[in-house]
Amino acid sequence: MSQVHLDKTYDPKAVEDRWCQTWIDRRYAHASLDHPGSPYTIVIPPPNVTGSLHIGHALNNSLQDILIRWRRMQGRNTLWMPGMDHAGIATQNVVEKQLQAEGSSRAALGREAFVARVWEWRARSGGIIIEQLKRLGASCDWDRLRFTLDEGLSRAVREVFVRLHEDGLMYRGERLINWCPRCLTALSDIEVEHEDHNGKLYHIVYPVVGDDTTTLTVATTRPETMLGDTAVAVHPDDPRYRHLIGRRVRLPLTTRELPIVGDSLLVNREFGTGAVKITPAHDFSDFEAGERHRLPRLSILDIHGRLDVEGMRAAEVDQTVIQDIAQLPVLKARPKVELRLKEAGSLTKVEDHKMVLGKCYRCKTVVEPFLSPQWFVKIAPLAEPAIRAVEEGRIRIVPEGWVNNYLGWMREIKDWCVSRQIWWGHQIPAWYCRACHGSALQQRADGSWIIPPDASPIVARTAPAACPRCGGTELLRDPDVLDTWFSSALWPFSTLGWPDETAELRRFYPTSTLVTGLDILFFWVARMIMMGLRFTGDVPFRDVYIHALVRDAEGHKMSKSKGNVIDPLHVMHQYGTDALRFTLASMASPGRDIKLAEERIEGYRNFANKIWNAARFILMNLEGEREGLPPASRPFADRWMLSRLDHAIRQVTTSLEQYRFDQAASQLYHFIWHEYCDWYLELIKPALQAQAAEARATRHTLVESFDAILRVLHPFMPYLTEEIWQKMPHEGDSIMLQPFPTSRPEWDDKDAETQFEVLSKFVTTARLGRALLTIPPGQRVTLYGTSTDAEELATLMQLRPSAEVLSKATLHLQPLPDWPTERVLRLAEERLSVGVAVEGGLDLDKTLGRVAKQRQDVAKEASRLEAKLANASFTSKAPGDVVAEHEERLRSLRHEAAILASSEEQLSRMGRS
RNA sequence: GGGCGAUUAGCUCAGUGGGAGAGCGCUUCCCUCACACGGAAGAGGCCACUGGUUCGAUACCAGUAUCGCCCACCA
Repeated sequence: MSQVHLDKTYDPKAVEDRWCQTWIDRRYAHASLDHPGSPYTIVIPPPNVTGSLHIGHALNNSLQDILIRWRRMQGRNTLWMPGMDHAGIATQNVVEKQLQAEGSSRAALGREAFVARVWEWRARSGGIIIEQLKRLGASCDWDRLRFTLDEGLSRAVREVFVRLHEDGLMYRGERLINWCPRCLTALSDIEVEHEDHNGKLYHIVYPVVGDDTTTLTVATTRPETMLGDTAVAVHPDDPRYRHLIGRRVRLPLTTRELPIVGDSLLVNREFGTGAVKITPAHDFSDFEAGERHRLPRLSILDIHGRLDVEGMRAAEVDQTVIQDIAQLPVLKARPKVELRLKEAGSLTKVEDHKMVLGKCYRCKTVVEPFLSPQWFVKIAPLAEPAIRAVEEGRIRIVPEGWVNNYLGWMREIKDWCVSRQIWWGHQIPAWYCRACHGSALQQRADGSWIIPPDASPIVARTAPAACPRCGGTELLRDPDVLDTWFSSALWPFSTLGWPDETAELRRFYPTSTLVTGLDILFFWVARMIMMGLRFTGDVPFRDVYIHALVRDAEGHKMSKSKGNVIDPLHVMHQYGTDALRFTLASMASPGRDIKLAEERIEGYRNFANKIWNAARFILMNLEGEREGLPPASRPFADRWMLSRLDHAIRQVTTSLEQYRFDQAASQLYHFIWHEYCDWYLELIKPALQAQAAEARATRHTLVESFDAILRVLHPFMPYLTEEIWQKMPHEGDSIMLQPFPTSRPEWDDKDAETQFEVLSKFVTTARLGRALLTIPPGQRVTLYGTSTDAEELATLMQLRPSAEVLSKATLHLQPLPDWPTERVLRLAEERLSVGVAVEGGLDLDKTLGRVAKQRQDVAKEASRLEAKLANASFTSKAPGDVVAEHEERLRSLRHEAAILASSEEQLSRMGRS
């Protein structure tokens, strides 16, 4: 017995703690510029500083770690760049909530104190996810941990901003943007989530001015915005209305007169009444129509989404109406307006209507189209090269099904609103001269300044000392910060030291693979491609691997509010990190979401334990010398297993090259459990007992093969493999640093594989026989075997000892006529015949039933094949080898059927006697 | 409204122009000196439906149904 002791069951906890820390302490994952290998770089999708590890992170980072560990073992110069995102709105919301609980607010603190408070929060409780990633085994280069608000990255942000501005791609202007009335900031188009909503369609009658008999009825879902109307539109070709174009209507509840315009883009004649009110300040399509017809934009909402109408003149609008709705949020104002319209007789119809509502992706508040001055990135000149990079294959998207998604979105992309009216983030590097703008700059009660849309910004990398135009020294900095995704877009190069031409940038950029979920393809991936191409002149990464979303067992999105989250930390604690990682890898098949149920993880926990016990077995049997022989001179079982191992290594490598983590996982699972453990370890047990050369050779193969298995498995199950590898005979400090096994042509042994097929068929058939006769597993039995194929029979004779061990039998290999037929149940597997000696206590009826059913199945299949072969068009048109295969199979089936029939006959004879 | 994907064993999913697969679950027998988180043997499926292409379709094509996802300012 070996001196190494292993518990009967694998206990991940202690192992994981120990290795996680050791790996980090020894800096195995540190990327060195001196490393001779060709670079392989991954940048982590930086988790939010507010985040804690959820199952999506676990999947995303497990896959990245598999890739990076695999490439590291292959000898590549690997860098996995870790980091965190400052997550502007999300983080600000977290701290604001805390302040609220303390009875304070961000306004009460003021900007500087508030930002200081967020930094304090980050130092104290931000970034716990980093520790969780380490526990997951993520072999990032932790020395290089980056944060999007680090000075280096902030410098990159300013640099990009200034250069975009210099190139005319960054501009400020008043546009209709998506406004979150709760976060009090603008949002980009993709930060708005659309949800179906059951709304109503209101039909409102507008009297035509100067004609008491004519009215125009418009249909709208938002009557409360009517005070912001500046026109009414009809279709220019609509015979009902076209004669009215150019005339005016009176806006109900007011004395205001609105022009009637013809607009074929805005108006759908089939919809509603065919007439539309135009509210340019509160609807995107109305905004565009307003541009076309040069209509005034009348904003009637404040930043909180409340009606801001008090300024409207009494002469124009009924003051009782104003008092009724002023300061009300839109949803509360709507019924009030509805009532007023009804009283005025202007509301003719209200019908149910399905519509979509835009909601803030951070807080789910309904967003308002809102007119305000914002900064925008002119996107078309950036999108064009980004489209080409994917079209020309310089960036490969895997699975490629998402390419069209990407291209479609890119081709319709609109300018990117990048300014946010929050405090946590990269403040925009733009200043305004007080002297130049004079009274146009107004100060609010809270001290903040209102910068008019047409103000002239001074954009600079650092705060300018004086206004370049007038020399004025009183400069106000733009209060807005940039969209969080702006700094994320620079991540692949900003983390490597850009804008400086660093050695890191030269060595590790472009990065190799980006691993990400579909949910941030547009938010992040597309923008990285645009920015990378523009500012480094090269793609930011070669491959984009898009993995699925993890859903719960019912297929629903996991969310805290639904209570259906699977907490990866809990799973790691209960089943082990390796089990979780392996599960996630095994389910990462392309193009499909992952429905994760906890039972699945249990299965792979068992797999980990199986490997643990295989190691136990091996370690128990290592006493004595080991002798490495050339593969061809090794015992049969060794030759067969090495051939299969070589096959598995090739398979796993190919799968990983294709990002088929699922395939790689199942190939490993199948090889290790069902070939290595079930067959190989059973086959060699007798050899290990022997004190012969065979034992020495087998012990050597055992160590050699298991070492290779651990190494192939290591990227998937790092902890278990490290722990076992350390206990096995080994050279080196860590399995992490060992070479990934490569295919060994001398291991490939087709003869051994063919021989094994014969052996396994015999053993399986023998076991079936034992089961048919209900012979207990412990009981030895006498078997007879033969084959119609001479080669098969020779193999069986050669492997007789193995066959006897695996089927727990004494085996006689003799031709069928020589079998003692009265006491032997005959079974067949194609050419092979196996006879099981019948020794009393036989449940004849049961056995007969089973045999009869099997014979019927075989006969049915044979007749199906027969019919097919009788079909002339098949035999004449099908390829010759296909036909030959069918014929061969039919012969086998007939043989089998005959033998089963004779077994059946024999059994019934026994029943009669 | 547009686009994409799915539909295969009780569940979760692979897969291929020529004999239906895996894991989990289930049944039976076994605590055999690595492992009961185990071993052995099983049961279970008109591969969603309808047409077409083909000697041959679960696979390729078209349509239908159901489900899901992404995109979208028809008021």
